Amino acid sequence: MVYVMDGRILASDHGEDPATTNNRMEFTAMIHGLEMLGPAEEMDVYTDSQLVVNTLTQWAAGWKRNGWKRRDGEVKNLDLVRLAYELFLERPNVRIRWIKAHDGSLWNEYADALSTAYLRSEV
Amino acid sequence: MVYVMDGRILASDHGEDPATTNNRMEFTAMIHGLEMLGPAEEMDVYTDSQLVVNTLTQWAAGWKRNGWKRRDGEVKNLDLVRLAYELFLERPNVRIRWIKAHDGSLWNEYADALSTAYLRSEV
RNA sequence: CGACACCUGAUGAU
DNA sequence: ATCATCAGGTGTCG
Repeated sequence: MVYVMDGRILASDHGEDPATTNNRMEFTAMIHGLEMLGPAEEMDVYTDSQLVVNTLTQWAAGWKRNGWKRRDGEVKNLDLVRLAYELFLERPNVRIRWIKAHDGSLWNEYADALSTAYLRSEV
Repeated sequence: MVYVMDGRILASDHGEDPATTNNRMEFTAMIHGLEMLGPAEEMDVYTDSQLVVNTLTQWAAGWKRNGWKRRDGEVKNLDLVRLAYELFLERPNVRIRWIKAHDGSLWNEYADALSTAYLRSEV
């Protein structure tokens, strides 16, 4: 996860935690990112997890309407999903964006590419 | 690749071919090695490619059963994989063994270590 | 069926 | 130190 505001990289989560699942990690990173922000802040938040992007921008609305149930069973990681969605709703100026996963060793160039992408899309 | 029989090194492929991928090279070397052998010959064949070892001793059986498909798409280098596997099946007394890659400059000592290892494991 | 990510292991090249 | 080429497994959704 990378936090971008005004074209600058604010912070990035790049930690590794073998004690939890990858998807819980992605949601947790997103939650931390959203929590850093005030409710009116304008911010792009990039994640490489399609699961997180789709959950927040498409699926969560339907799940909430439905009593937090999926078509085929229950929603996994529901605690994190609900929390992330709440935080997301409270911050209407946040844009969640997906970006292809970086290669760990090229982190600097990756971050650079991100802020460039940000500037391009915002100008 | 190194061919060992009765504790003696018979031959070794140590060529380099930049026009093909490393993995195709490993398979090709293995095929050449198997082709030198009769169907009943007892032989150790060492390769430094874990890909080749696993393919022949574990994965190919499942792929064949499955119509030569992997879980996620198709099998790469399928031509070489199938050929090598056929040759391997026809030679039940061949043992495919993995050995850590040699340092090119230590080839003699490497071959020596191999035949020593062979003698040890066979006595 | 499709997509994305994460983990592990191995080799090759400069 | 960084590039590419290979595999198997798990977490998740439509």
